[in-house]
Amino acid sequence: MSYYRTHNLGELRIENVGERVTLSGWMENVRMVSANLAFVVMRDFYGTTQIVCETEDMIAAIKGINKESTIQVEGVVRERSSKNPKQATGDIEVVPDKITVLGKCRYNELPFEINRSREADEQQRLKYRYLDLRNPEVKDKIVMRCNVVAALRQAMTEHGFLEITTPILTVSSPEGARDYLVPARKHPGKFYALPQAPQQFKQLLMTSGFDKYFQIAPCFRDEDARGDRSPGEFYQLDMEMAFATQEDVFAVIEDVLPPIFAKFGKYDIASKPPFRRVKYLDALETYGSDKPDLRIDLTAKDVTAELSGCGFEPFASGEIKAVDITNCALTRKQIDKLLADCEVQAGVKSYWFKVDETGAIAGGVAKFVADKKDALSAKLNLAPNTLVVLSAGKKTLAQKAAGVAIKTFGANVPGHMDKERYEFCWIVDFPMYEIGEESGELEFCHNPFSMPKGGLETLLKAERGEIDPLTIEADQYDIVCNGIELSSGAVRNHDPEIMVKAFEFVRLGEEDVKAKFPAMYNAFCYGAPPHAGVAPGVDRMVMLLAGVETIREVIPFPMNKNAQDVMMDAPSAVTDKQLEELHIKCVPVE
RNA sequence: GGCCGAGUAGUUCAGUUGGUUAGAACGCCAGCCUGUCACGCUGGAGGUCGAGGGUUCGAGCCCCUUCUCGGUCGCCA
Repeated sequence: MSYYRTHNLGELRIENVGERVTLSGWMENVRMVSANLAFVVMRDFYGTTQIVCETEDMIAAIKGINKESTIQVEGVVRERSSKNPKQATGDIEVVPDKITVLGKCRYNELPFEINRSREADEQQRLKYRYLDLRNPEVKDKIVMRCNVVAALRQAMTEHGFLEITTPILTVSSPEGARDYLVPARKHPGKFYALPQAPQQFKQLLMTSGFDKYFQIAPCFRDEDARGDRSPGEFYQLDMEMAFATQEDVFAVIEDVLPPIFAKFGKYDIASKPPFRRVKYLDALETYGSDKPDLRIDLTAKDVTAELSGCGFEPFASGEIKAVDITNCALTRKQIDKLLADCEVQAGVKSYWFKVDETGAIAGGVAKFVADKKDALSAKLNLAPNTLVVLSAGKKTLAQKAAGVAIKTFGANVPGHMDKERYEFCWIVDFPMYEIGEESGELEFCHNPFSMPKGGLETLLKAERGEIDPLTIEADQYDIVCNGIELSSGAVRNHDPEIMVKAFEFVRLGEEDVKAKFPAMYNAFCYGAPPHAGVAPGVDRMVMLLAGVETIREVIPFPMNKNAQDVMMDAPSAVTDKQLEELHIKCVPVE
């Protein structure tokens, strides 16, 4: 028994009636019913318990205490004369004879009301995060995160993976996102970097002989925020397996994730293995996105051949994609509103027409396409009451606009989205190379660590001109759930010879590989196992499980959009002495 | 960095065509109330309308500048 309490505030039941108890917690609310009757609600991590004050002494004691102070109450458990079925402890109340303030709340007005903090201004919530977290609805998300992380650890451990921590202070990586840099006091002019991911370390662990590695790994990237991307730092379930193929990685993830999603998620249903696999280029063509939401039954179809000559100017060049949405009862105004939303997200305009009750094409661009109905009906479902959203232009833009339309209309037209479930899919067979937008030359499509399909032989064929380098695929994959990219992963390129050859296609040589990834290159020269891995984002998984819109809801102490911790006031200025020790000189910004 | 939206009481918001003393709810304070549980009732306090400039007889409202926050795009191998 603790000095502070005999019971927590969620556990007293009718069986405890008559017991003398000591309780500690926050004073959540006081209801003064009369001059000599007051109800006090106490709250702690476990729940709430009602205290009833019936004597002048006790009422006087309670009146002098601000809400949200922590108090200790000694008294006797009594059955309530009017029970509250909404409260776990609602059958009983505690009649106190001693009330002690443990931690005084000095303010009688708070920045927001604890139980309604989720309605408050987010900046205020972040500044007073310790008050926000007192709200059970807010706290529960963090509790769930803890439970999910524990379940992931347990599942990975049961699959034979070892959790190994890797350095936080490491070396700046030449590619990828912007690094967070840390000045090295003992090495003037040099910097550590916080890892963007433990990528190289986990591959070095494989080379060291550790067979299965995982880590709930903190990752740091100095890039701007999004709704599903917290700035600065985030966590990944990082894993890597030796002597493994893509199939071995998929098998582990398909075994580990669905039970955890079904158990902890807002929805009970999660994809059963094997997850659907969609080739990267097919995903772009069919779903207009490399992270499709498979809960939506809409797809894009190419209607370039049917409509390019219809006389509508925006359709005259490029490709035309159509999304047919059956049983659409949206009004013209609603359609315009959703298309406006699409335009903002896709960056290009979309067009529409409708098949009315009689089967005639009407509305939007109807006058240009009406006489193409027969041709279109070979590709599209043109049943009465079908809305068709069209996008046109450069292939990638038309695809993207179709993808945005699928997600927007799928979510807003009843009957096209089975929302209450978790739909996983693997996006596979990424191209190894692409033509860079800026350079106009061949570049790595994703990352240079992936093994090209077919290995050295494929690269040699491309070198001899027998195949186009752009057709080379990598053993690289993404895992997507409900339209959110959880992670990418790959079979790694563990062979220095293939690495050098792969780099030659982007006009780099052995010296460049050595310069960019010296440790890994050297290590691989001492005999490396084929290996593969993946790293699903923990924050995004918890976000999906909690069913919340912003990632900040599932991070204990999140930063705001501008990468500031407004509670701790980070980042902050430092003293001249600190700077001097670090050999840093600040110059005023213009 | 671009675009969009927001900023009014401690908090969440309303505020009409530019017109008297800027309102409501919750919270806070005081009083009343013997079974509340979002307790109720009565009363009260509480405002640099984000900041600066402009137009006007008159600006919360219109114009310009700027700051902050959010969303989105760029970015995120």
